[in-house]
Amino acid sequence: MAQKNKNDVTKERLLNEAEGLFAQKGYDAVSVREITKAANCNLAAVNYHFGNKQNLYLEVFRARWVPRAGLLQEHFRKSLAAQGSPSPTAVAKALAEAFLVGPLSDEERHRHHQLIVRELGQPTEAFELVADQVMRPFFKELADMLRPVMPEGLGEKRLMLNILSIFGMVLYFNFARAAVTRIAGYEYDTAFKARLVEHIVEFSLKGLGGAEKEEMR
Amino acid sequence: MAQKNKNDVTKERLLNEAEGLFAQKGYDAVSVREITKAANCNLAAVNYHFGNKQNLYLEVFRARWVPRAGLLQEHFRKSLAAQGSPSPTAVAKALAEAFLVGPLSDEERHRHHQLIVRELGQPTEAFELVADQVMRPFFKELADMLRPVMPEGLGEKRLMLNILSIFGMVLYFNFARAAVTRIAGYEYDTAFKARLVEHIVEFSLKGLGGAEKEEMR
DNA sequence: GTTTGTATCAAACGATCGTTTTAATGTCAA
DNA sequence: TTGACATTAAAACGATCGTTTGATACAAAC
Repeated sequence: MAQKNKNDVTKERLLNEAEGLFAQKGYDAVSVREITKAANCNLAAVNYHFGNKQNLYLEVFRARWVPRAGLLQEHFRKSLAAQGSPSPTAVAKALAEAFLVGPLSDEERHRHHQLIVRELGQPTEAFELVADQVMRPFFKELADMLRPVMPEGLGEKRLMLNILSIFGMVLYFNFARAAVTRIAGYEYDTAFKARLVEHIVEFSLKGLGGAEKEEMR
Repeated sequence: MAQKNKNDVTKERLLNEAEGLFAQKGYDAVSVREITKAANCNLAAVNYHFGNKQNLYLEVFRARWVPRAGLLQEHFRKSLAAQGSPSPTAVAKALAEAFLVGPLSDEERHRHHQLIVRELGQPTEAFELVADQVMRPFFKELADMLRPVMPEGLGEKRLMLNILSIFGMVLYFNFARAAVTRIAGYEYDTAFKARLVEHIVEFSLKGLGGAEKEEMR
């Protein structure tokens, strides 16, 4: 058991450092030597614990990304339940708040979104993992939640487009943080994040068709 | 002069192939050997014509990306002028149409957005180039255009957030094309792009505050 | 016809890549 | 104490990286 413990320490440090570096630089720009150096362990540790570099990358998603996505969904559900009925406004607000403020630290949230945006632009095996275990189930949950409270004319395709769009906004403002602050001259502080949540909710409401019905509720 | 001509042929092939590969795989995942092989020329050609790999990357932006962005802006301006007054609806529609359908081929548009999204997430010298020569001037132009026709209460910061958001949507649906089609099961065909333009316009109108005033015009 | 400058080529440079090997640890069960 | 097993360590593997070199081809200038 003491063995397992030591094992886990090195393995977890590797996962942590690997995730940070993969998120920051992308898979190809990070070397195994860089990861093991950051994790303060031997070069061969990656191949010993994970087989090879690619499997370490996948394990980052299995052991870090997916559980964290679970945390975010949990936060969203609780936040939504506290607001009462799942109106389009309430859903948009709970989503934006969970993913832009939510339970994660700034650094963790940045990691989270950097990793997934890289996969969106260039899907690998990790994307299939995330799509199966996180995205498709969660999107279905959201669609089931919104369908009854949306305008009648809105088809399934438009509904999915709207859900995808909210995530697009969230991803964009997290991922492109460095660029947005440089272009617009904003500080990415608490006040800005609050403004951003408000903005995304407002921006999404028209698409969700709930603006007229819900915003005065 | 005949020399210059031969020179240009190789140089341009290098720029074309380099752009495609950088867009598809990212800077670090593409080797100089890969580029020169695709361009059907000698390995040393990159260093001869561009000095080094990084400068070839920058030249891709200088010689390809920036001019293409000019094309897009031109298309946008003409399309907007044809619609008459620059109402929020007209601006959103012209923007979405220019960047999602517009004058570019599907492949060219994909390249264009892949390159810039990589820079948004991890800005390099190329981002400064694009920010100075393309983004800041164009965003200013849009802000000046929209300011008079927006609701009075809307401040400069909200105005910029809305402009940034429209581009976020456009970038997202171009960049994450592969992922969106896998998740939502869409074909990325002409019909889908038309639906996407409509969707983005609709989605943006609430943010632009022009929905109530303009959509029946 | 010789010189000059441009472009391309094969070949090689040292550095770094992911991975493997082999030996040296430390820990627990027998 | 001994043997089995899990983990770490140093060193080396071949492959590939970006870049440089020196030779060659060829058109224009003198």
